[in-house]
Amino acid sequence: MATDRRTAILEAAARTLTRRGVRGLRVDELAAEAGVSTALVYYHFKDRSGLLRRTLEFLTDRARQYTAGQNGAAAPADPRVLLELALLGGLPDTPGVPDTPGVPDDSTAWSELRAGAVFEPELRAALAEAGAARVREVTGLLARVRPAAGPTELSSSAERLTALREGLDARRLGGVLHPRHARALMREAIGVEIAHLSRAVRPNQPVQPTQPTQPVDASTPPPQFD
Amino acid sequence: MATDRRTAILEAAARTLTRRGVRGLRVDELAAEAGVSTALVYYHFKDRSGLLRRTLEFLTDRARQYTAGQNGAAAPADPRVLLELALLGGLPDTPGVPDTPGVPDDSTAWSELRAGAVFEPELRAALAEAGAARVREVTGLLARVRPAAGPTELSSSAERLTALREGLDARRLGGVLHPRHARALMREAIGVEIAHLSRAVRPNQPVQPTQPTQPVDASTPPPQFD
DNA sequence: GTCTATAACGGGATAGAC
DNA sequence: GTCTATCCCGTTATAGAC
Repeated sequence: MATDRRTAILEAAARTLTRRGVRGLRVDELAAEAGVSTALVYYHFKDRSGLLRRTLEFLTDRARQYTAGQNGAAAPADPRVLLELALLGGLPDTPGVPDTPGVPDDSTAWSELRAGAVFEPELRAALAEAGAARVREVTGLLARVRPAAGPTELSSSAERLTALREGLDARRLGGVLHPRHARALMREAIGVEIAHLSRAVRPNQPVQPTQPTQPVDASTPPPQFD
Repeated sequence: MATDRRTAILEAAARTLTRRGVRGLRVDELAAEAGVSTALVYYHFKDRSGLLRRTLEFLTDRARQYTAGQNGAAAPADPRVLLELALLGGLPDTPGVPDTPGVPDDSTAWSELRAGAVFEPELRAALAEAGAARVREVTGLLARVRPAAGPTELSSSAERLTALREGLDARRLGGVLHPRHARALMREAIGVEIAHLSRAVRPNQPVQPTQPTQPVDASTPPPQFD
């Protein structure tokens, strides 16, 4: 599978990241998993955080690869189906086990990297790019489902859907939310956002204003939500 | 402020957690911050993960306290405003600085604890309870805004909104999303969900089906989204 | 490029006095 | 209950041979 050792290390890093998280990632454990010495890891990646950064890029490439393969062969499918596949894909019933054989489940690794980026600024750039790519992908699919919607509304919806997906992932991986329920909530959210985009171009139904009218930064003390 | 040392340690732990994260939390650093010795920390909290668990409970109490104070004095406000305060509160323009003086910003700490729970199962129970409490709070407020909506729809909307808030927090804290934009997206999401709840009880507007019709577990290979 | 061996150190945890 | 002092283990990272 891995042509050279460098790639083998990155694959092992991705697996170990899923299994132990950023915090639990031990260089010697991943080296053993890759079948190499720890020294070789440092030779190729300078230090631990360099390895982490490269692993993130490796996962980005892998994600792109599967997404591309998806849009290729069985191409002209219903955009709504593609959208659901894009947002529900990798939401397995049992964490660690991919919902489709052959496609690795990297959601744990991504979740960890996102959390790790809060205190490791050198991860941010790569993470931001990966996040932006996903938003672009979802925006594009939404545009195919609702061509009449404006670009701002489309990208806002895409941002909400991807952020929701990430929030659901965190809850699910933390054992707080059942995977099936996460899936159901995500699927509903897609419907809700699509309905919203429909209304956005047909203003003849004055249901509820999307933008709230009253300011929020009132002088009343806000609750400590988080 | 802190009547006894134990509380002082917990307050220091919360602050240090915000500043360094779960991974970066050093027992001696927090002890110094609390003005006590490391030994005393171990005396009161057995070990590091015990301290983490108690800190989570401490933060839960603190959140409840502020939420309660909110619903108290200036009570009978517009439920929509209360809802926005509940979901937008603690979304400051600059992380670490509370959007309201006197109310500590614990969003970083919560985000860290959620991520930490993935690989520290002993945190899960307390975390799940805190999450459920927030969902209940939001469900209650939504019910006041849309009394005609069914309980299932209300709690699903609440779950989506809280999970979205958490996802936005993660992105914002990772430096990937501008705080103002996070706020705007969250505010819009509230409008979108309320509109959805309105439609749920007025089926005379056949806009778009909330529940998608086609199954997702097709045999086509899904993309590797995450 | 890859290994073995080891240096160097950070930080969790405890012993024992007060 | 609280402190000082210290142990000691796990982990990162490097030196140097092949």
